[in-house]
Amino acid sequence: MKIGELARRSGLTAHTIRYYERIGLLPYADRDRSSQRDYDASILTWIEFLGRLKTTGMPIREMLRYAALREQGAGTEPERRAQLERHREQVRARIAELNACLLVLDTKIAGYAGAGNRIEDYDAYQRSRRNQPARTRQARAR
Amino acid sequence: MKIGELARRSGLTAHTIRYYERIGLLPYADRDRSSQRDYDASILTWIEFLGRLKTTGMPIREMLRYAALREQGAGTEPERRAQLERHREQVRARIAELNACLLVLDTKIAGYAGAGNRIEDYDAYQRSRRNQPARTRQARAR
DNA sequence: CATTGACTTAGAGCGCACTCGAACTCGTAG
DNA sequence: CTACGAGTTCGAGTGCGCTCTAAGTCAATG
Repeated sequence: MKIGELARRSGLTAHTIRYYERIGLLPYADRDRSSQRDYDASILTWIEFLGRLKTTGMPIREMLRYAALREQGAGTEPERRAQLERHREQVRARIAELNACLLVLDTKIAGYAGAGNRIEDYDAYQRSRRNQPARTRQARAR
Repeated sequence: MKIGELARRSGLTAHTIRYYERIGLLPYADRDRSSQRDYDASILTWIEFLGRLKTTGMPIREMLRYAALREQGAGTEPERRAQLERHREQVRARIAELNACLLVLDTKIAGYAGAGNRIEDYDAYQRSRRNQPARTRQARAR
């Protein structure tokens, strides 16, 4: 598969795929006789996993560490596992932090709901249930 | 209180506080007779709330919208509430997304944990070895 | 009176993660 | 043969959110 198709299938742009290869996040791809990258479908699995790491806030320099260990292959499994475990803890902490903020947000909104009832009555209120934000990326809460 | 103390108490740097004032995230502070900012303790509540918004991923331009409504004061409550409700939905979506990634991470880690379990990383490794001498840093050519 | 240290401003610089432009080469369709 | 579209490289540009520098002012202390 060529870069255009990989772009379509991975959700990255061709520019970003080349950028990732340049910095070492994606392995150097085979070129066909006219120097065009030719990808194996298996790269999609790796790109998808990189996407998870990115979604969970792992900076590129850490992904590079992981990618380098993966390239090295044999013997690096314990270190890769350790890195993922550290990252998992960070993600858990982040979720906890977000949940805490959610409570504050709820309180604040409840405060406005009371004030709104006094001043403006409630008419814009229902909109919050129907008026979902336009699709951003993937899963939706609740 | 002067900017240094506010910095200490808020966790921001004096630089950041001035920056926030410049862009309108913090109200223009009163100056004493030698042009130094003099803060009321109440600003801490606002800074703390801004911190929550930031922690939950609200971009500055949206905080500015909220801050502007707040400056306007009376009558803007329904809009402020609506904005917070939209934001709350995004935070919930983000948490859901992180939780989904957490499952993937758990699975991956479990794969590493099992003795002699190399799963799909092994295949990917074989593939990259088969390819060119994958230069992990800058790829040049020509 | 000199020094210290906290403050002031305008504006430049930085780290991150892309994102895009320019100029070029190929392979194929008409 | 020519045009087109998809690819190639190098390197510059972008948007975000700070972060820092330079040059100067000011009040209090030794």
